[in-house]
Amino acid sequence: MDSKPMSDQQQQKDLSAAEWKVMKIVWDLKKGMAREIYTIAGEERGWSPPTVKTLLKRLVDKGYLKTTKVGNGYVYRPARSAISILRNAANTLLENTIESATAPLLAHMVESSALDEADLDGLQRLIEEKKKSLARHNDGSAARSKSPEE
Amino acid sequence: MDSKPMSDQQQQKDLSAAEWKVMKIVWDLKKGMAREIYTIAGEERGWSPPTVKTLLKRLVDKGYLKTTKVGNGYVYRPARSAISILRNAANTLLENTIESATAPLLAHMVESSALDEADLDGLQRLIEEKKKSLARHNDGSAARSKSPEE
DNA sequence: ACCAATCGATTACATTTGTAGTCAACTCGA
DNA sequence: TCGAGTTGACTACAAATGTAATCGATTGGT
Repeated sequence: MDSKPMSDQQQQKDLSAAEWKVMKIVWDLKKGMAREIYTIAGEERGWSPPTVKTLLKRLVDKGYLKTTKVGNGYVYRPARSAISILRNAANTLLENTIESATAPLLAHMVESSALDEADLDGLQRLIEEKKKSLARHNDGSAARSKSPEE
Repeated sequence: MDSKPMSDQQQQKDLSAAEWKVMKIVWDLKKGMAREIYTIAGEERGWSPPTVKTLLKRLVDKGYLKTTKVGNGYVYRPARSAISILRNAANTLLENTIESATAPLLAHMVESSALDEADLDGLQRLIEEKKKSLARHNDGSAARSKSPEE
């Protein structure tokens, strides 16, 4: 009925806490039928099948899951990549972060994440890049703030 | 009777989106009277004073703000540090992150944050630490990369 | 001492979220 | 073919959330 020109571009309704859990299951599975999903959700969180079905429905409505008819039901699969959704959530978190807490926050996250050597190398390279870019923008003038290493 | 055994340990009710915005204002201000807070909130988000007052009330109830009576009203101030609350939010985010997205997520956050050289140095040191610890736990097998500190 | 301004408390109310029951339709195995 | 089981749609309903009005108490200024 309501053909809202509301573009499903990317910033639609946010996920609720419960919806995140279901999304995570689907992201992990890549795709799955209702049964698999609510079985896992039931084990992990004690949700009844009807509860999970409701959440699946809402996720489809919100555009986070897309479906393909198969037999009597659907195969559910993510409409958008986990990383793209996570980036949004991360941006929100950063928006809510006061300046002085940004670095400690990132430190905490790096610390408490399970990262392998390749991941860590990647981050190092990224940080090295940032430093270079900082230094570049920072040329000529007073580039001293707190490292009296001279 | 006495104090609740499960009180403000750390994991009380979560902040809602609107509540975060108010908290951020208070964290930035350090402390403030209702007027200051709802003036800023009004400018930033178009909220009416009554709306902000409701949010302040809820934040006090949830234990995120504490008050001190002053004149006709209160001075509001954070009951807990921004970083501690942010850490919780970050943990939730990480819990909702599928393994394979963790590194890209952190990369995105580092990339899009405004960090100064000292911050970047700190992160570098932290990552260096993690790598060392990884290598240590990683003995026996194919643990060769570059610094065999043994 | 009095009043206008302001504060916090209380109340309001629509929407979203968490959690689940019911049921008609469909499908698959025997 | 037929019936048991499964599926999604629809319904339900309390709690949380977003957003705000009303109002009695208090206060600071004059």
